[in-house]
Amino acid sequence: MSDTTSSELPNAARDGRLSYAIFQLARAHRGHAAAMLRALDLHPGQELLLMQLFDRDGQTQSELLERVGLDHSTVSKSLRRMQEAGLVTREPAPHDRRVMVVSLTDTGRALQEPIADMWRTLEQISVRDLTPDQVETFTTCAHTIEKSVRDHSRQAPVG
Amino acid sequence: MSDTTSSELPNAARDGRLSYAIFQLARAHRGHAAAMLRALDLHPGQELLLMQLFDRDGQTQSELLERVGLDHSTVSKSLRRMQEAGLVTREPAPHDRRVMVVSLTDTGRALQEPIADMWRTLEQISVRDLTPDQVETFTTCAHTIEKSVRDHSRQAPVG
DNA sequence: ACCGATTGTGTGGCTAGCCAAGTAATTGCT
DNA sequence: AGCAATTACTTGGCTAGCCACACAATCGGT
Repeated sequence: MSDTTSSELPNAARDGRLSYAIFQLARAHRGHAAAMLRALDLHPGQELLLMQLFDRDGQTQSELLERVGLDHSTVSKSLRRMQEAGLVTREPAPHDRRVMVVSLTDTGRALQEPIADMWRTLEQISVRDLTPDQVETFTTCAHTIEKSVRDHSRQAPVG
Repeated sequence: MSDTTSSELPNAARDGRLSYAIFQLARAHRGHAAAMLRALDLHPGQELLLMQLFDRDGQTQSELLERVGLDHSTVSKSLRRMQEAGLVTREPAPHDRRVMVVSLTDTGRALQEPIADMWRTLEQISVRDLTPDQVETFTTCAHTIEKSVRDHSRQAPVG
């Protein structure tokens, strides 16, 4: 009884099987990622910002938000909380006092391997029942779909 | 300038290409869905509850939350707002006064076709650059991955 | 019949995420 | 040089979503 539900395609999504599948998959996937992040005392989304800083420390808030693709207010608040948690520092840039330069603390940098491990674990779980070919195809299609959606959003803001 | 960014795989996700692709795809996909839902004066998530009610009106809150797979508090609050918006009614069941029976109003039911249209539109956009074979494979794999993740979450709550 | 366990909801508190409006610093145009 | 426009960020306000706690009604065992 009740295997955490899932499936059971609603009739209204009958002509949107692929889209609905993305929806359901994303929820399960994100849910499991959230659980693993909680073990690192991170909230979902924070790891994305940290990962950008792992690749290049000392980025400005604008650079970060463009790379992660979130709203500037979301990034602003998230970084404040991450600063309060001792993961990053935020200091105004000397040459332009509007700009906030975000840098990792040692505590923040220490999360680099744990976060990489989380992705590896998540990946292992995800591909468990897929063939290498399926993994390749799925990933390629995911990028294709993402591009289609983004392109469409840019051109026709609503639908 | 700035094509809403995307891509640029962070190093920490280098061994999690598929998982990271799911992440990015989900965000773009959900973002576009949210925009279309706003045109219907709906907030993301509310359409899922409505869709369950389209299939079977008069469900209890517990039935709904099991089907959509969200936390009961989320459903409780969401339904209250939907009631205030005039989309549903909530009345205690006569035989068990703990239970709340949720029913569609005419306003709520009127959204059935618009929501089905939204899924059709989202689907058209998503599959635009895929072959029918790719659509089939992708959807199947999505379900497979979802199942793997859910199974793993049940067995090993954290990691 | 009673009293503990279970079930169905509600509430408070937190973060993520969006939009809209506001502020401060820099740029740019005249 | 001065003032408007742009840029970088902050704040407020809203919903989604989770967890933890609280509460009422029902169920169950004795």
